[in-house]
Amino acid sequence: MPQENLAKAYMPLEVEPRWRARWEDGRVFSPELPAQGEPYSIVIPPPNITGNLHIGHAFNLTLQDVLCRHARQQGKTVLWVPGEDHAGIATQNVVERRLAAEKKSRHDLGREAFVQRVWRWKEEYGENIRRQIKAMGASVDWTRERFTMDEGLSRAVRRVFARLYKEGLIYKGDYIINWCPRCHTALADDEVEFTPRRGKIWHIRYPVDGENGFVIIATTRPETMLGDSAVAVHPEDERYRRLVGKKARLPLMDRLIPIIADSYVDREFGTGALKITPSHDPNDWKLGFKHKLDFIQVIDENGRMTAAAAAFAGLPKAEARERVLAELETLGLLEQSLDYEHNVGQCYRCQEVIEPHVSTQWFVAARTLAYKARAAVPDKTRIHPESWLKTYYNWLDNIRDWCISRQIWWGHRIPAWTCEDCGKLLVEEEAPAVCSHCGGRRLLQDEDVLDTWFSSALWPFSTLGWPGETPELRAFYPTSVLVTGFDILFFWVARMMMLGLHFMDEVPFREVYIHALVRDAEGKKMSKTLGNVIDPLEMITRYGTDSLRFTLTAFAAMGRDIKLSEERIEGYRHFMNKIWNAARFALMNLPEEGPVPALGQATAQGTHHQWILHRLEEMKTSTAAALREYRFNDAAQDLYKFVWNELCDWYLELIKPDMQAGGETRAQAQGVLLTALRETLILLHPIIPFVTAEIWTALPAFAGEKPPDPDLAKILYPPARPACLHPEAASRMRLIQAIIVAARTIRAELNLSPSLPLKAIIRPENQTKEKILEEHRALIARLARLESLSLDAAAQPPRLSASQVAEGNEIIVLLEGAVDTGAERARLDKELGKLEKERQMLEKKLSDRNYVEKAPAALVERDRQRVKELAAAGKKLRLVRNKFSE
RNA sequence: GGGCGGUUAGCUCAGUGGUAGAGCGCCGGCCUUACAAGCCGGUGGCCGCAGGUUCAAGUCCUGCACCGCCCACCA
Repeated sequence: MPQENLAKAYMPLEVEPRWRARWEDGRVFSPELPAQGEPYSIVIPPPNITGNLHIGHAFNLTLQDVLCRHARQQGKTVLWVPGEDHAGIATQNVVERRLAAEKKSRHDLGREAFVQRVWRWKEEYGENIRRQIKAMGASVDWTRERFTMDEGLSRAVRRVFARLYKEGLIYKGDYIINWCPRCHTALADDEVEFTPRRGKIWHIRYPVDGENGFVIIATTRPETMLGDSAVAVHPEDERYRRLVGKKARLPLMDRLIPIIADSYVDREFGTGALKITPSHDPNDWKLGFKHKLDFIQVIDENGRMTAAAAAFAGLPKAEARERVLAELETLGLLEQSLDYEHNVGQCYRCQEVIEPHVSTQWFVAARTLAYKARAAVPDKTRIHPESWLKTYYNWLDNIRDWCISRQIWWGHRIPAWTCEDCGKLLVEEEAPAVCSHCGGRRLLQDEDVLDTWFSSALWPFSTLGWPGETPELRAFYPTSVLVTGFDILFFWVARMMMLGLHFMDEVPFREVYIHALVRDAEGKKMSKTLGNVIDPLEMITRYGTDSLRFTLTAFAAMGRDIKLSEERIEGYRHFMNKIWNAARFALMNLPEEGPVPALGQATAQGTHHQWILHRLEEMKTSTAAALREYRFNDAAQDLYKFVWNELCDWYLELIKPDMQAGGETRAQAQGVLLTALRETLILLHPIIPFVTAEIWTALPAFAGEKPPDPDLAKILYPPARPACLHPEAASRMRLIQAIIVAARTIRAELNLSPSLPLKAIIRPENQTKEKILEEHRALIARLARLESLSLDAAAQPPRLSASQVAEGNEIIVLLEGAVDTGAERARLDKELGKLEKERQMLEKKLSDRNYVEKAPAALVERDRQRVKELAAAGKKLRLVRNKFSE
């Protein structure tokens, strides 16, 4: 859709919808198999279906999209798989909250109806997520979208479960797990959040059997003492040594429990004596086995005291605590109670206090699987930035078996059946019709579902069609890179490594790029309750998708946090407009259809053309290198500077006279301009696809060229043009720029109106520079807004003139009109001060014999040269200044 | 308790041993026919503190202070 005119300002809301529609419906991003080019693949970290995408997703999507679009430019066959995660507990909780508003519970509906209800919810919110991924411009392949609970992935889950079970890597057993009494389910260790809470710690006297004395223990949870089966002290603790081997009489229960010694006990903490409750504390659980203690469960899964709690049976645990304390007080066994702040485990989904609870659960033998996952890094999978290596190793080295069963309804139901006739446990990929042991038909499926992360752990191969042997799996596994935040390095990345290696015998991704988390302007985590969320859709509406994407890309380097504020996005919107207007300028100066003379492999004549082409070559190399090394910020910021400070501020200004000149001069400028603009758009496109694609369609073709594809997303990266590398042109350009800036500075600092015509003389430093400056005399005059400019090595500055030295050349601006001589004298003094300061610094350095002898010779020579320059410049300026003092 | 970051301009942050950078802000001047979402010029830093290595340290090493994150969960 080439258009005659671009609007005066860039209007993203008018441009973006067209490209969105084209990119999501045209199957532009659906690779054909078998792959023509080198395969490149990414699987999306699937967003939860629980709500809206937040700015963190926008960031994550942007980086992946930059990589995918860039890979396509390199001619690779790119697959980016989109999808969503069913997010078991989180989603169930959301739907349950909705039901609660209708004064219903999931139990009112029953399992089947409830799950149906969640599916409906998923359909609604899944669409919401899709819309937002599309809004970001993400170049995913929608024909290959997956959901963690779709049929194919569910089959993969069952296959993995059944195989791991048969290999002995999944087992069922009693264990003390984290129990959420509200969600009524087990939680994995990393699903528990610890937050400091003010509470109390009580010192309680346990009478020593057969003596008058006591052993005093300290506890924050007195109600659990009803289930105590020992008291432990440190084996080298002199205070208690004589008590080890004796028994204590457990108050309230009148039970004799052994006093044991174990180096686990911290002598410094509390009283140095520890009550052991194997059924209600994870550490005591271990000691319980080690010392063959009794396991007495006194709190049930609803948080009530069991029959084992004798007189306290049936009480809620909080009430039991009160009663226990009251009775101890009465008995005179409560030594003291102290205020105490300690960490309390809470459910990461509902914030309920976690109860350590013994129950029968399913586990993955993670310790066995961790070995390969550890060994594969960094040789088979590289982690960027490398600083995360240690964290990754540390976690795998200390991994514990992974509790994967959850007592909720929304999720993959565990493929295990118990035969009611013979009691045998059957684990199968597909539901068995009869018991393989006794032929019985009464089979009862396990009620539990799997931890959400179990299916997520298979994502890199399950989304590609495993267990089928699909062309996708063949072409795209292992995936090229995983892009994710560090917050799920353990939840997700390490587990994908473990299961990917086990089932595919190959790592799930060649590289992992771990990016920062986006926080608000104060560095706080964005959360709905704090009300500090920045909604990506809102930003897109306000500033355009490209502005948001560019902002996020430019900030990608930051260590662990990005503090994002709306002003930054607004700031980068100006950049989009700048690009837009540069294009408008180009279109005004390019013929609508050819012939724009093609540049071909050659460079152009003229310093400014050679310079911009040289810089363009450098940008092509550096941008590709930056993206290859995941230096997103370098790519974005270098492009920003190039486009704004070089292409727009200088080059477009420099060719204005060429365009007016017409003829061959104009034609050549057109050729270079179109080349530079086209290739710059290609470099920018992975970061800001919309504005670049829109401009692309408006550009004319070169003479004799078959017009390029109108969709910039299909255009390849520009090949290097070695003939255009031209460092000498770049250095000539620096000289010209320095002279122009010097003239402008004089004008500005003397408060001379830009419209005031001025005359100037340049005293060139040497003949080489004289020649360059002479060649570009008209150009310099134009950009410095000089009425006339001459070169004269022997010129004597008249009394009323202002002067500045640039790269050794003195530019003298004649001040015939009324000029404030005081202001000029002040300006010169300031200038001289600067020169003098630098000269002194260098001379001090050069007078240091160590420096002269040990530093690289080139460096010393450079400094000496600079001192000479400074001295010459100072001399010239002083001459002028003295005239002003007369 | 273990580990990892951070501390650089008013703000947010880059910075690869060799004269300290960007964006935004601020000051002054401009509607100079691509862009006022703009142009030109300028101001602004004991690079957290103290040692050390080096001819040379914001950059490497040691210690300290403060801020933050992750892991562990000590009754």
